Amino acid sequence: MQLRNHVEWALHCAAVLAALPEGHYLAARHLAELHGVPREYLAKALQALSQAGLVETTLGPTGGYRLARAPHAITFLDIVEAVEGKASSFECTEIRKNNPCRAKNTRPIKPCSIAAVMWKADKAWRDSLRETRLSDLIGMVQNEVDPETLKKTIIWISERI
Amino acid sequence: MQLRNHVEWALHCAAVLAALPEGHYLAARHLAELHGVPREYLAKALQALSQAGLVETTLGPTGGYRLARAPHAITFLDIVEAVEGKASSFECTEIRKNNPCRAKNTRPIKPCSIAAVMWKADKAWRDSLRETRLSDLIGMVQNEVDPETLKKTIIWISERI
DNA sequence: CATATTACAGATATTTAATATCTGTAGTTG
DNA sequence: CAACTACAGATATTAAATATCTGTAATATG
Repeated sequence: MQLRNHVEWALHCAAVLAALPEGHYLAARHLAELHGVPREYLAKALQALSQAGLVETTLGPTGGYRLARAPHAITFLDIVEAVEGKASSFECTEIRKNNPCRAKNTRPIKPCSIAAVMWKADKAWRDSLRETRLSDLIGMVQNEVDPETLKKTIIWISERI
Repeated sequence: MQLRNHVEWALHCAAVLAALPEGHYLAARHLAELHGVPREYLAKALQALSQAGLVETTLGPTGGYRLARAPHAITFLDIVEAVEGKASSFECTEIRKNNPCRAKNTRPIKPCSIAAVMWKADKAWRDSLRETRLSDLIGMVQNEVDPETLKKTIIWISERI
C-alpha cells in the first residue's frame, strides 16, 4: 500500500506556497524546477489542489498558484485527500455473502466487524493527518535546510513571482 | 491508496482459523470455497501468513492451515503486515535535494519534516491495527451472521477437518 | 491589439503493480 | 501406492500509476 508520489509533491509545493509573500502567484513551471519533478505531471497534482479549493490560480504571465486559505486553515489531510481521494484504504467486498452455507434470501448481513476494525484504523490515520497544518510546517522546513540554500532559494523564488 | 484484497481475505481466513477446534487443520481449498475467492491466488496470501509465522501448515489429506499462536496473541497488524509488508505508506524520495539553489557538496540534509508527519500518521494507523486481536473477533463475527447460516457453516467446516 | 505565458481538460503512451493461473516438487495420510 | 496437501517459481492478464502531448481560454505586458 503506497501513496502516490503526487502526495509528496503536493505537500512540498504547498509548503512553498505557504511561505510565499502575500498576494503573489508561483507558476507550476517553477514549482516543478524547484523540486526536480516533471512539469506536466506535477501540474495534475496542482490541479487536484485547485479543484479541492485549496489553492487559487490565475492565468497569464505572473500567473500560477497561491493558497486559497491561510496556512493554519489547511491540514495535511486536506492535501492528501485532494490528490489521493477520500476513499478508505480498506474496501470491504463483502465476501461473507459468498458463504455456500448461506441461503440466498437471508436477511441483509450486519456490518462486517473486520471491515469496522480496518476502517477505524483508517480513521486514526486521517485523524493524525488532520492534526498538522501547513502553518506548523513553516518553522520546521526553514530549520531543516542549511542557511545558505535557504537564502538562495528565497531569492530564487522572489525573482519568479 | 488501496490495500490489496489479500488483506481482506487473510483477515477472514484468520477469523475462521481462530474459531477452529484445537489441533485441526483447514485446507486452502476449503477456505477459498468458503469465501468464494480463487483458490490458487488465496494460497499466496496464506503462504504469506505462513512465512510470517502466524499459521502452521501440514501436508497430505487432512492437511492445511491452523493458527500458530493463540488468537489473543495475533493482532490485525500482524496479518496486515504479513501480506502487505512493513514498509510505510509514505515513501520520502528526498526531492529537497533537487533544489537548484542547493550546492552539490552541501552537508547532509536534516530529516524531512514533511515525511515525519506522514510517518507519524502511518504509525497511528499501525498502532490502531495493533489494538485489535483475533480473539476480539470471535464474538463479533458470530453475532453478525444469522443463526441458521452460522449453524450450517460450523457443520460444513466440521465435515472438512 | 499582438504576443507570450498561464491553467486546465482530455487524449494518449509507457511503466509498474495487482490480480490470477499454471507447473513441478516434496511431504503426508490412509 | 494413490490421493492429497503446501509451496516455490514461472507466466499471463488486468488495472493503476506515471508521464507526455495537444488544444483551448484567460491574462499580463509592450
